[in-house]
Amino acid sequence: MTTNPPRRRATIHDVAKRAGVSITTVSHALNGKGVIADATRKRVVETAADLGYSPDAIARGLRSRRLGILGLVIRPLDTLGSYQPEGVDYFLRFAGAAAVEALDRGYGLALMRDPTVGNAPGIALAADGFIISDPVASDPVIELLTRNGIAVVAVGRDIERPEFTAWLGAGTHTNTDAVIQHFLERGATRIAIVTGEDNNSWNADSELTYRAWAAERGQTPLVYHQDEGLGEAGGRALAEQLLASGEPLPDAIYCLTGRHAAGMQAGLQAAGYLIPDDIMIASGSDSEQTRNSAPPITSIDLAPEATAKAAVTFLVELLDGVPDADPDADPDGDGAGDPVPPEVEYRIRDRASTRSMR
Amino acid sequence: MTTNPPRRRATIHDVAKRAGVSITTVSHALNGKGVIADATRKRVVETAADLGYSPDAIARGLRSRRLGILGLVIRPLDTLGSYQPEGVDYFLRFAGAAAVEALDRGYGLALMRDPTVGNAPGIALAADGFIISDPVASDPVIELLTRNGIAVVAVGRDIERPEFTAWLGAGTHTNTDAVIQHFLERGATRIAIVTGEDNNSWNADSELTYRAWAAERGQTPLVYHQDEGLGEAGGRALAEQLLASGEPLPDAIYCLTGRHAAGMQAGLQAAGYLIPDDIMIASGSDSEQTRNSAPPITSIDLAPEATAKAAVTFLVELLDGVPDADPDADPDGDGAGDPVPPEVEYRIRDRASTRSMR
DNA sequence: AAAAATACCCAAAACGTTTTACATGCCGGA
DNA sequence: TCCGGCATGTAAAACGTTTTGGGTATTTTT
Repeated sequence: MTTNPPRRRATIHDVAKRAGVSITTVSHALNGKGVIADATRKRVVETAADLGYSPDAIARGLRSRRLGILGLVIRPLDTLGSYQPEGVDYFLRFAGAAAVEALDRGYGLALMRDPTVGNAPGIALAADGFIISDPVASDPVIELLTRNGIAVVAVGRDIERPEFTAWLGAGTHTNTDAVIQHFLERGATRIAIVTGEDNNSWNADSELTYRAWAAERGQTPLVYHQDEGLGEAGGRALAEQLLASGEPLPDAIYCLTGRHAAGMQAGLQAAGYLIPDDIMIASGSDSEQTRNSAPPITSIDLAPEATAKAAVTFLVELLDGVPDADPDADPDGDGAGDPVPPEVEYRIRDRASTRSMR
Repeated sequence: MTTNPPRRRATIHDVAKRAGVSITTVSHALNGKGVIADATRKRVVETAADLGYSPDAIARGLRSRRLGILGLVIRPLDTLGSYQPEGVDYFLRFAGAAAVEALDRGYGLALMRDPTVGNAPGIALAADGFIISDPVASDPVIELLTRNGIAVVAVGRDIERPEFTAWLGAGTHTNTDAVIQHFLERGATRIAIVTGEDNNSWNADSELTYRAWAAERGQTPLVYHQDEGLGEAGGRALAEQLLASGEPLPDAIYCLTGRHAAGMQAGLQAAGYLIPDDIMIASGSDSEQTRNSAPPITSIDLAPEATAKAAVTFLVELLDGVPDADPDADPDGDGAGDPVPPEVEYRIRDRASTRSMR
């Protein structure tokens, strides 16, 4: 075989026997719980070290009902059905950063697929809490988890579950306004938006904000949708559709996904249009495609690292309680301060696909 | 509070009571184990469904000694100490793909930091098996895990632990030869190599292969090292160092990391050299930097997705046994076929940083 | 010197499963 | 009528912890 001789792990019993005490004493000594003579504690600790003992996380989890694992479900990947490298930039960075932050807080982070489909790997319900990125409307995952009493924090709201408030925003409203403002400052008069088709708050709220602006301004809203999974090809297809429609073209297009934006830009350029002179392009999500298109595409930096960090922080506070909560202020008397979703700063990356302000 | 009323999960006892049978019968009925009257089984299954019962993964894990979680430790990130997006392309893609593959095989995948430092989040030793990417020499993580009887699969070998054979290669030897060959075919006469400083097999074996070639060819080896963490700046610094040395410049440089390659190229260009005309550049790891430099840099596509998939497959076979193993061929009589590391195909991405063959 | 307090330690229960080994009732065969 | 066998079901142990509720010396107080 390839593996080394699998030696049995030392248990608390082994330590107890070797140190000549009861397992209770070992547990207490190691966890600093009971009241124990210093000499005994020292002896136990040393024996434990000798034996290389570390408490079994599973057994401990069974007693304490916490495993030390955070689950992460990225909904768009469920619908996309693939972790193709192109375009999922954001999610991979999000997952990596979430893992690191979880680790720093003493949790492991397990990436999981939609636990409601197929035979959920039971382990799903064993995680201490979940982060769910971009839930869809009335998300069944949130349903399943809350029904089982598992803490959930969402990134992006569940647009049909207003009572679920444990979410932190991706700044969708602000970001959309910022992009529109950006276009307007640069002389745009006819702004269009391209959202994806997933039924999540990023798509919905972006469109909502856009429509609100259009209504206020009295402009006919120009809203297009495209399957996220189609990527750049989808953006290009949309460009052709736009050109073929005979309608007057927009002079600024806001594509939520970076791949749509890159495809749209390429499609328009192929038809002889100049970016940004004829038409400006911006993306709602910075990605390799927006950074490396020609010209590079102005994008919202969704700050996946900061968002992940905030989400983990929020969830851990939900689980462990807010560390420095004011003990006097505890309105619901549940002994735990109510954590409030951290805010994340987003920035617009000003690139050549929108006119310079000079 | 933000969470829903945390309802207690139904246990096997609840099901047993409701169905009027013992918990043994419930367990058997649900797992298809014992011999039970069809009517009883049906009744049990139905009540279980009614109650929304699903066995607790932790309790089950305690009995069966398997949790359904695979651990992933990416060593270079431990030493790098950061999940910064730049340059870790490969690892994020690796982690994402590994997670998906694990999920497909009924496991969750938990990303973890070096479990030997600090107070390892006990959960580390609770994972069923581990994938460890790019172990360092005599890697303490492999040591810790095997000592505790936990299955480990490495990507890249432990260069000072020949008895550890459960690793799959990143094709380092072949890849290095391929790049050298690529350079030679394009007229290079003076080839240099730049490795990183981590003490892993990627660095070591690349250098070894290169030196072997140089020795055979009778060329003085031109070997440089640079801290991986320095990224593009490190590559640029090395370029300046090369220029300042007064030695005749190489006409082809193989940088293992994409960031070093990009920095090296930029540094040489800044000094007025033309790529590829004066000097050719290639990278041992395709990344955003190599794809998007000007000119784009010829690179080995390390196929992180395929490698991750192979690693997970290998590990799962180690844990569960090879599904379709020939029962007659079982030399060690341990009832489990010995899985053999899957092979992964790597390709060289031929780009403008090396001369065209026209 | 007896009672009360203190310091230290431990047995056993509990967490929710799976599995082993045995109990019960019924049938057919002798 | 008795017995072996079969079909069905169950009690209890085990997994490795943490925690509860004492228990036993030893010391202090009266």
